[in-house]
Amino acid sequence: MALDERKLEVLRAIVEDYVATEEPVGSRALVERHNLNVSPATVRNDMAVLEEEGYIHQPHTSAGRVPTDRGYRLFVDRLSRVKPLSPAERRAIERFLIGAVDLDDVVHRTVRLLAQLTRQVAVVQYPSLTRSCVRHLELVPISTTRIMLVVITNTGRVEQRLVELPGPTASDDVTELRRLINAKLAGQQLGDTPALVQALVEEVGPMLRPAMATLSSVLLETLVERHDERIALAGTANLTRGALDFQGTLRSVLEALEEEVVLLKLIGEIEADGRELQPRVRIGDENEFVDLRTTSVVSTGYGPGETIVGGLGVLGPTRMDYPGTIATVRAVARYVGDLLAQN
Amino acid sequence: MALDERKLEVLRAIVEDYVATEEPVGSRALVERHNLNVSPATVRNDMAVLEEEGYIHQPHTSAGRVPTDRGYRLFVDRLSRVKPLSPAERRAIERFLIGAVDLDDVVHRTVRLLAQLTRQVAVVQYPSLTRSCVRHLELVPISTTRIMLVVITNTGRVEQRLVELPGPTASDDVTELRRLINAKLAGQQLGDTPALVQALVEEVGPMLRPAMATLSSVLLETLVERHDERIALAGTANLTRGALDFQGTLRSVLEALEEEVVLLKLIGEIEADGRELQPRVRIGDENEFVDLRTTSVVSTGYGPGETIVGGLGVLGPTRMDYPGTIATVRAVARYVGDLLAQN
DNA sequence: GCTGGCACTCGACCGCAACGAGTGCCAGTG
DNA sequence: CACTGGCACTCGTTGCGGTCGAGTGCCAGC
Repeated sequence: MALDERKLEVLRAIVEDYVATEEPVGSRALVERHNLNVSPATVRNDMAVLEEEGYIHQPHTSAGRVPTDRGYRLFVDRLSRVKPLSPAERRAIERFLIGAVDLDDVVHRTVRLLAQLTRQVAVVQYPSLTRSCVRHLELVPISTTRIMLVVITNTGRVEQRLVELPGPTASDDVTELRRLINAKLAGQQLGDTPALVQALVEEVGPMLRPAMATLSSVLLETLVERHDERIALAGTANLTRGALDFQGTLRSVLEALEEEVVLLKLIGEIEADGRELQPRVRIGDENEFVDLRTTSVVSTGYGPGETIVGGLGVLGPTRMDYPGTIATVRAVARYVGDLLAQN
Repeated sequence: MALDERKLEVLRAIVEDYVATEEPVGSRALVERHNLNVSPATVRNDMAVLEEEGYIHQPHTSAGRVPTDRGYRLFVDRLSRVKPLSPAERRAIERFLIGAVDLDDVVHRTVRLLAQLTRQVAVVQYPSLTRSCVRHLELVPISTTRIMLVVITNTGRVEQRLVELPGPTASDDVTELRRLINAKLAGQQLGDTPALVQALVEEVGPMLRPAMATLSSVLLETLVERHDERIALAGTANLTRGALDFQGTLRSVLEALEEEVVLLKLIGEIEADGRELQPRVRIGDENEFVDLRTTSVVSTGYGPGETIVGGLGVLGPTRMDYPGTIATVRAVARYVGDLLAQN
């Protein structure tokens, strides 16, 4: 059955009122607060249809209606108007991010900013190594058999590994290795080029083969395989707002949030086909983790210019202000991207 | 008024029962569960005295007694027996820490282990830079006016900073700077030697003065002033256990836990006079942060051998198993210290 | 100094009735 | 045919009174 214009309008009104009041909304209150130009009885009929179709639900016989996950989904996809950010919010974003000194600082400020603006739990993934480009690669001899491998990416991330070489290596040889690796890898995006890394061994004379083989495998392990993804989290206190804090729900959500793997899946699963301008919304049981089936996640990718190097987003109760949250997440992602691009 | 032996015994019994049951404990239940060899009436008299002295408290007229912060304090100081770790716990600690590959890994494993064993919120401070010794210091030229400063400490912590030099600097000069800095600082504990860092400028010819001055100030800023302390946190889900989760207490605790400064103060305030073998316990309002006045903190320092390079501990409701928690915190700190010493 | 007994307090629990928000249904109307 | 007003009904919420029982303080007696 096709939902006519007014039924959609009723659904929109229900979602908006429920998000605002946190209480099931009845037919009378609805016509009072919105100018629907029909009587409560008519609205009730529409509600009955909406309920039959699974968009709303009543907790018990004589209560108002509450949107279902499916109702929120319809609302997000077809009914929500874009809500422009207030000038105050724009200013807050700029002011917050303008003083950042290094990448750690940027990420921390961003995650706190997101938590504060949306009043929800915010998650920011550090720029993924596999999606960043190598700006410079350095080998630092520590002793004759140990060197430190330092990778600096175009996103400002610096990663280091202590490498145990198979045998003593002269400092001239280290210089040569460095030159070769830089020549091949500088400017490359590591995630796309495991072959390049493996081919490094071919570039080198027999004397340096074992050393280069070790380096190459370390590079592969730490940079190409997404081994060392990092995550920043803020605003967990916001979980105590709203109805999430009953009967152990809060507990299981907190537990889920401590699993980095879970967070990465939530935020970092960016479409392989490149940039997505619109944040992705996962509502309630659309989430793959059962512990988070009472929550919604709004996430998007960010990165300098057109590329995407990481994800960020927020998590909150399904009863959330989707238009506002989506607008905020998108705006913050853009600002962070610009910031990285300036670097 | 001096508390005689039996009154102390009554207090101990009250604390133990209350911790176990989470419910106010009455006189009859007390004599039943502990063999005090006196009647409930006698215990009641003792309770009256204990209450007058401020060690226990009754929530309402006809309820049992609950220990006050002061009561817990007396219990911890004079009444609690050392509770040896179970073999299972020892094994858990060893198994958990044995596979750690680098410092990040050690810290993460430790904090999760602590949270799991104590079933509370665990906090681990990364080895403080100011308390660690410099093992090696490296300068990596990025461009003619930018170099990267990399510091490797004896605790395995690696810290890097991008330094903008006042003018172009030749690579030979960088080598010379590196040699000088290493000669002066290797093996030194940075926190103790701000003078050494400042004196670096004196060691160098007029041509290199400006560059060295920049480096020296960066070193001072990032390493000596405890600017970049890091913290790992785990087990926040454990806060939902117990009575902490009512009426916004949980909220304010979560908020406090997001402030790194607060955590550092809690865990990192180690006595300047060196190692403290016994964990420190802060009970309820002994805490300096009002948001945490309903919680207790058990913390201690850790480090390789005799020195202390950082702090770790747990935070939970004042109603906590102090003997067990103290034993666990101490044991974990020792294991981690040993682990760092092996490095 | 300890004990048993006793009166007392007060929160927890239970059942009951009144209330009211909200619904579904139906007959009536433009 | 779609909308409306009216009405009976459902059911969770609130408030009240009464009972129960855990726990106490006090006191006389051993």
